[in-house]
Amino acid sequence: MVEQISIIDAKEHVNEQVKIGAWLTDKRSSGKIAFLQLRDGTAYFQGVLVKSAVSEEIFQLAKELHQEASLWIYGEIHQDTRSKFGYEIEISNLELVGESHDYPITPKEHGVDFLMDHRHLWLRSTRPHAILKIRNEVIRATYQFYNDREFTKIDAPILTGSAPEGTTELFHTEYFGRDAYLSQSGQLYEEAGAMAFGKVFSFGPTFRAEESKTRRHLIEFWMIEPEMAFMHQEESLKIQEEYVAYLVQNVLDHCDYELDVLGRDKEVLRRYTKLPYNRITYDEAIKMLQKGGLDADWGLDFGSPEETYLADQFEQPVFVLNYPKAIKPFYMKPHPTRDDVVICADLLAPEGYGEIIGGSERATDYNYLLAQIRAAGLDPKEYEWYLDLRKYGSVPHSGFGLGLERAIVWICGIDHVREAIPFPRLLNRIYP
RNA sequence: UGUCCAGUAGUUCAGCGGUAGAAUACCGGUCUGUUAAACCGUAGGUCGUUGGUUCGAACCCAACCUGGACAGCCA
Repeated sequence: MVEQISIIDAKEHVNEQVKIGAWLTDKRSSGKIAFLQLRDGTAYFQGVLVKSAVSEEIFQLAKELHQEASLWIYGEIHQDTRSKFGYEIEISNLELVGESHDYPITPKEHGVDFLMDHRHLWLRSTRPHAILKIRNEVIRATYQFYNDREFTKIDAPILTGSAPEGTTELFHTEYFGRDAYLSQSGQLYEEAGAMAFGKVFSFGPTFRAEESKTRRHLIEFWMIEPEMAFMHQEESLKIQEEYVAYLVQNVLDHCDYELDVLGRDKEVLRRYTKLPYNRITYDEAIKMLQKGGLDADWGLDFGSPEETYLADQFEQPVFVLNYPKAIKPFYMKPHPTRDDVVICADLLAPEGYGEIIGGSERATDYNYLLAQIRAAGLDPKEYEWYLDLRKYGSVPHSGFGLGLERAIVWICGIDHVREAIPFPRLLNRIYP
């Protein structure tokens, strides 16, 4: 019995007979030699089939294989500089496991719509594979970061009875005869969790029924929302920048090959691992924009061009602090000396990627919060449980939310969030 | 939702008023180190839909459908 190995481990089996389960990504053959390009999900390399070294039937079988046929490959691993991977397998035998005819995705170029229609197959190609490997690394590093810091993962519900941010653009559904909505944010639940566990985070899907079709929007996306009790905004900002730098560092450490596939400049990424990140206030940001000739009036929220301009002024991500109260949600802590701003921060990523984190210190005073809920036109009865958190041992606490796909496109240097999730839900796409 | 752009072979595109084209994939053949392999050959199409203008429409006009980029909104 020969040992079954993964392609990624080939270098540990040089000159050994092995067995590999693989798919055929491409094939080049001549009369007496054939090169089978193979992938098994862990890596890509080639198998070499020499006619004189195998039976007539095996060589004939190889000639008849098509793109994405699945195979059992038997042979000997060789180190070979003529192979891009550095190693290849000299095939002595192969078994066809599953045939494949007219595989739609060819080595040539394709349009976005065509590829998205075939997303279930496109995942096999090198670029999506690299991006989703980096996504996996970001997820892995996220769990490690928070677990290393004694955070407890508290899962927020996906079905909710009220609108957390009190807006429209919620997905409506029915819950045994009552109205229900798909979660837009787990934050309020995380605040409850923080009062029970100290430091918590959620990591789950989020749904926004926004009719937006830009490179920065998904209908269904994943969000990481930490929430920390007995913590003011300044300490929260430190955790945010440490977390983001940690993500970048771990992708650099563990996804070197994937970054190469994507052509990502690693020197640029290394800049993002240096702390601290820049901090400017909203007031300063407005002045910078005006100085830059952009049309920015105090009190308005930033659009995409404004975010890009601000981020371009720095080599690293930049925090924009303390936005006007009027354009931020009801739960943010009011500024101690100013009535017009709240204690919050957005983290803007460089290179035009815009906001990847939004966070704030939370309001702690029962009466203030109740007034804010009423002022926002929300029903205080729906928020009774949330108000309870201020009734029974209210403490300073802060939290933030990071959009997973936005962080991924930025780290990968790719231009659309639809490629940062396995099966994107877009304005006009819910298939496959 | 608005503005702009685009829908022609399985795919990526050219053609822009006068018999529907290329590359690639598929199919058949040649080739012992290929890297998007090369070479020869075959086959492949209601030109997004509907209506209009015209002797004649893939091409001009209108509406609609589908997709993309940007914007708003946001993570």
